[in-house]
Amino acid sequence: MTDSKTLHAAFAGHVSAALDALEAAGTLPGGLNRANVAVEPPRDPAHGDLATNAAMVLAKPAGMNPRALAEALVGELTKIPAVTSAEIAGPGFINLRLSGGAWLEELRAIAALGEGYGRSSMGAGTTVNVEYVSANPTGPMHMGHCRGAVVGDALAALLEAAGHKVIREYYVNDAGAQVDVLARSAHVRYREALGEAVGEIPEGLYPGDYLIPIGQELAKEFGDTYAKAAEGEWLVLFRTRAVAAMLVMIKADLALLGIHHDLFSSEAELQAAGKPAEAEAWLRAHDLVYDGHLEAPKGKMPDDWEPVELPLFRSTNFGDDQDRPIKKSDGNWTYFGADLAYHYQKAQSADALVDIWGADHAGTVKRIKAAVAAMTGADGNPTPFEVKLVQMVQLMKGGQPFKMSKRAGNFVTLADVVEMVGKDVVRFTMLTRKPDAQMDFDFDKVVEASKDNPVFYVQYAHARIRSTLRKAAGEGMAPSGDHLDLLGEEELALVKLAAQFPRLVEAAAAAREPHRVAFFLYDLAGALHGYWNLGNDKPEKRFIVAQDGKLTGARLYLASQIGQVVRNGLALLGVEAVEEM
RNA sequence: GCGCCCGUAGCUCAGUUGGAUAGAGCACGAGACUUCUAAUCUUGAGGCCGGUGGUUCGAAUCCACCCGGGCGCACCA
Repeated sequence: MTDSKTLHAAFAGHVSAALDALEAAGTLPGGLNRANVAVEPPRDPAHGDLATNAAMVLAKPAGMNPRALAEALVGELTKIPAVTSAEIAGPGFINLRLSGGAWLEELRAIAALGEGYGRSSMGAGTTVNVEYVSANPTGPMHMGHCRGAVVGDALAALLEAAGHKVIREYYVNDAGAQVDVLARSAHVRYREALGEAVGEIPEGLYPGDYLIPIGQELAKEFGDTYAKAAEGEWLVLFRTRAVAAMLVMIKADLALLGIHHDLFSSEAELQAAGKPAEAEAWLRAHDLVYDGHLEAPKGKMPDDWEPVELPLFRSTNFGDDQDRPIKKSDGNWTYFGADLAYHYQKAQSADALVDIWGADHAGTVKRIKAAVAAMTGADGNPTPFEVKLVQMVQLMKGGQPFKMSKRAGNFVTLADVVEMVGKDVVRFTMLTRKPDAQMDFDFDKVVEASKDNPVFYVQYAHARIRSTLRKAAGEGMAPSGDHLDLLGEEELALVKLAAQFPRLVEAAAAAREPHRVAFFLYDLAGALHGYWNLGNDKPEKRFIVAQDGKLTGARLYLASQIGQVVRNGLALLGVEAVEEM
């Protein structure tokens, strides 16, 4: 076995090599699809250390009896030095037991790889563009944005760890009607700053206090030049200033969560550069856009609805329910019209695209997937594109649903929540749940019960390890890999769990499911706490055994590597690995 | 009416992409602090995996239909 190769990677290779050998010997037909062959720990540890389903998966296409194939495979697998036994179980599982030494080597691999343990070359350096947050630049971040922000950020880190290049992108919707509303709202605050009694903020404008400083800055810069001027004289100027100010605010909010994007793309700039028009021309040339009549709405029917002719994209060709307009009747681009050009642009600099959206936009997934498939697939090789929906977060206060509205100004800002409970709690809470299920976020509960929060459980495991290492150092003892053979079954159980980390990272990245990392860390922390408490009753089970320097050195080595894995996992989630609590 | 998501212990949720006897936390019962940090651990009880069919060696997982909850269904964003 090579020195710093992880056990997980090594055994995937071993099984593959064993199958090669069977093919070479003519036992197994060549060219079988091995994609479903798995090598993983069995759910019940009593079955062994590793199990493979290879015989069951391949038996049918090979036209063989699973049992017979398993026998042949066992013959190959027992040749591997680290394997102490290989047994056929159930319908054709092969259960492998590994020597303790093989697992102890994994500890050395962790030590050798350090922060790199868990990183993988699976992505082969291909570039993935992850677009997330993309909140409208009309106010501060609120809790409704939070889940997508955290999930997107963790996913970006995960993909990077799995060997992809990652572009973290934020699409700034600075071209629609909502930013005109923002500009008008800023104008009211501007007049207010000049001393005018503006009273209540008019219906339909953003009433939030966060625009007051914008008004003051505008007043300072422009005096009363635009106080009485017609809207046409100041709208673009105020819009530009207000959007810029909102982005500063949003970036600051995101920074509180430790989120930093690589790229902010402006919808207005995209339009100014003529990208949607280029896209339309191309689509028309390929008969994917035509002038046609929009179908009547399927849900509640507005009173003033009337059929109009608009340029429509043939999204029904790609599975959508109806064709979608790319321009409005006033000649402006629809959101979709700009968005398809935007996605085409993203696809130029990435091998794959991932969008993180809120579930309230689920209705538009089909059309944008259709657009990407159409525009990037002309050569028969469409850019892989996934939209990951994060379901709604129901905000609760005192057990009651809490409605937010930016219009009404009664939203809960992300900054407030982070200040209340901390970045790590917010991030971990959002990540200990698969994103496609709805969740409640109850402030009272999160604040008052924060000690029960799983994030502290994981952080505590790390803090315990670090404090033990500090104490040992104070007594002149250090981790040592010289006598790892002194470690017993209880220690090996810990190693076996930690050794799952590399394949977990790959699986989570492939599935785009960062929450798996959070649950793994919770399990690992539980195992560490359980092991630790053995030492409550039996001092000889503690990490530090004063009379036995060799054993202590080995256990400290174990502790140190477990700590490394916890740290690496927390880093993926953007949660701090604390030194003490 | 249509589309997407969800339904697993009393509650909040996992379940390694179809694997072996379905698991955690909270709450409830019983225990462990003179400690390397008890923000911890050990242990008990708790299940029609929403329902019914189907696919196969094998289903909580895939398919169909139903039931229940959420989101969406304008040229908004």
